[in-house]
Amino acid sequence: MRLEDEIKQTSFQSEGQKAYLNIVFTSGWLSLRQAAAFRPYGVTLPQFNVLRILRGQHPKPATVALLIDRMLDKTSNASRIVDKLEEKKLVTRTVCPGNRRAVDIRITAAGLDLLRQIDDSGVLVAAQTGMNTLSDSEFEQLNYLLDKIRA
Amino acid sequence: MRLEDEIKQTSFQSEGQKAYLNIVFTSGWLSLRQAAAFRPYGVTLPQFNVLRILRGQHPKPATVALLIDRMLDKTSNASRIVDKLEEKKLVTRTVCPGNRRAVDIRITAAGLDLLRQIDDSGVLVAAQTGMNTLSDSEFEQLNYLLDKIRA
DNA sequence: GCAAATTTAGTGTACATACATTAAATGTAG
DNA sequence: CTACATTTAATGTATGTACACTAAATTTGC
Repeated sequence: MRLEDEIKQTSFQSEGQKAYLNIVFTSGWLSLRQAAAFRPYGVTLPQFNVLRILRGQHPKPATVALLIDRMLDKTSNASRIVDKLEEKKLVTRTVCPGNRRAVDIRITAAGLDLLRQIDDSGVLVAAQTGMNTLSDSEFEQLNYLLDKIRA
Repeated sequence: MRLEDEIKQTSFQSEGQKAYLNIVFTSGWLSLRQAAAFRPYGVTLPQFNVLRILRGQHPKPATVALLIDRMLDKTSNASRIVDKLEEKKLVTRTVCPGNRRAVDIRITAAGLDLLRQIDDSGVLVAAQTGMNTLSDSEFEQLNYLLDKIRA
């Protein structure tokens, strides 16, 4: 759907201004769909993303610093997302023996199980409705343009 | 900067998956810069956006429903954003005489003044660093692709 | 070996987001 | 005209985001 119709604005200062609004709006649009997909599984999108990073490390532990490094949203509070996952017994936290400032975070069997369930459900694929409307070369073009904005 | 380097991930399931991450990441990247620009003026980005909508209506009032309709983030809580603006005396709220369920929201002289200051400062232009790295035709292409995702 | 700097995680506070619920005013059907 | 439905805004609660600050462990320079 055209941005103009989504936000009922008919004129923009420039194509760049319109593109800015379009990026932010589309990001929100996609995130809403993703979040809705995870809700039945009792985890939020940031929580899911942290779990995925931990699965990628498994069976090695991750530190908070590593999570931040890998996360999309660098300024989000990784500690508090790990808090929620720990409450749900999806991860464990232990002081790192080699460096007692750091904390070893590991995904539990229950965490791995939950991710497997989500993978099997096809929920992720469905959540990415919209991410199959472009051809591969269009996606490449989109990635090129977005990278260029952040040059 | 390439997404791969930003989030230290070297492989992606598909170009579509990578594009999804790229949209969300770029949106956050842009929003951070915008928010930093407004901070000296004591308003947040959502507050600024509401003020702009109110200026567009001025001297007619807007209702909460109208704000939601025009806002990028439809699910955000317009009432509470208006709360903050009212505390800062940048807007007024009065019960709509014609429909006592609705509330007339108007930007104050102080609100208009603040927007003028922000306009004059060039902060907005500076905040859109990155939104001048593409040509107009590239921006058009980007808008086309984003609209197509939400088809 | 010790003092100062740095690294690492966690906490506090303000704001925003997501979604369910409430409550009042208005509209509508009989 | 009354009962029920709808509209409109606000509120409650949980979560996340942004950024400053704290506190502990470690590293570095002398």
